[in-house]
Amino acid sequence: MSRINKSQFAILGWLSKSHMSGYDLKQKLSKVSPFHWSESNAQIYPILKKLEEEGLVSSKLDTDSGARNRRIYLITSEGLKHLEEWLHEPVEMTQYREELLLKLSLGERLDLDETLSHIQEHQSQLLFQIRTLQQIKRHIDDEHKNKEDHRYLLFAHRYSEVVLEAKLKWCDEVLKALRESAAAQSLSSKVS
Amino acid sequence: MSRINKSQFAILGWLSKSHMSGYDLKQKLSKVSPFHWSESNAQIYPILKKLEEEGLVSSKLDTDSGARNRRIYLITSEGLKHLEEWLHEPVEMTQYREELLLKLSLGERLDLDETLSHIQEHQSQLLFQIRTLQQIKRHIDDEHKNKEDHRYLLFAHRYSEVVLEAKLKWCDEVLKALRESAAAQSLSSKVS
DNA sequence: TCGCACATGTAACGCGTTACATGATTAC
DNA sequence: GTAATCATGTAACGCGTTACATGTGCGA
Repeated sequence: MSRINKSQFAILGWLSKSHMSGYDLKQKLSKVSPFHWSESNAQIYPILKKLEEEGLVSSKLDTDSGARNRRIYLITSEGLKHLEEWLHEPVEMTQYREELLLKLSLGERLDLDETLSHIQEHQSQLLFQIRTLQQIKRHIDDEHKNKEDHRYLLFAHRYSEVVLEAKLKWCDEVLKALRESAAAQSLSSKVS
Repeated sequence: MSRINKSQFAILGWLSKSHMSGYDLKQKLSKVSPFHWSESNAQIYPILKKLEEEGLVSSKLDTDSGARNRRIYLITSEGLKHLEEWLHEPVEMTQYREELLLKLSLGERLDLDETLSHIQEHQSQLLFQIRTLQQIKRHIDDEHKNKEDHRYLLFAHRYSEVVLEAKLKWCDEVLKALRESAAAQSLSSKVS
């Protein structure tokens, strides 16, 4: 199971909620789950093609919205079945690779200032993400209110929120500890 | 920068602390950072080979410890320079792919029971990780006390801890909400 | 007419995993 | 003797990113 492509399920999943184009899928993912699931064009278009070959989705050229070359995808009953089989499977735990922690673990090879600025930069990024999270919340409420998936999208959103808050708490903790030791060091160097 | 291999820095990083074998590197990573950075044999051995070709590490067969075919790697001054250049670079933010959230966002296509059990299973995994984290703490204290990197390894450890705690908090929150709605549903079905 | 958003793709590449393969040493 | 741990690797494969490529429609 671990070697099967999960991007396809992100795609089938959204198509199970509503028919849309490759472009729409990209937009949707970046508006709803940029921090826990996004896809590039180089993934989306070939996967849609493959899914259609396998009969899991079908497509038609969009005639309504101008003469743009827009292809709308629909999930088939086969596709729905495929999606649901995967939904029943146990969830695999994510393997993380945290570059920040890799660098931090080598803190003894960096000036305290540089370590501090790595963490500060990380903190700013997290604060930016918190703000983005508010936009995501707004999007979910605007576009999914009264839909069956509303509460589930909010649960996923909440996940990112609690994790981000925890990481920010950690930044505060570590920055405080490092600054205190910096202060102690500069104090002792003045005395000596 | 984003296309350069970061596994090499995990390897160079540990070699900057102490000379060791490929096997040792694997052990070290799995004992110290299984949740934020680990490598497979299929990564470690070819990378060590490449690093040696580039003159960033050197190696010698270990003659001391029995007749085992054990190759010990040392970082060179070139390697140290390479490592430090990377340490100065800004930290890149991790892109996550959380399968749990992908499935949860499709909660409308699952029975409540199944959604609950996915989250419960996740919760058990997290609790298991919390216990592993205690072993990691012990390892860090045992093996790195009085070393320069002790505090930095503890910072990294603390990161995993606060994040895990946050995720567990989220599990509680979501399980509670889902169970309440399940109870309300079964109540109303009894009434009707 | 200029720039932006819309819209769809492909080529190249390397990273990382899975599975496989081999053999020595130690402890029971 | 046999199982576990120590120890080092390779082959195959596909996933995901980066960069590139192309063209349309619309509003300022």
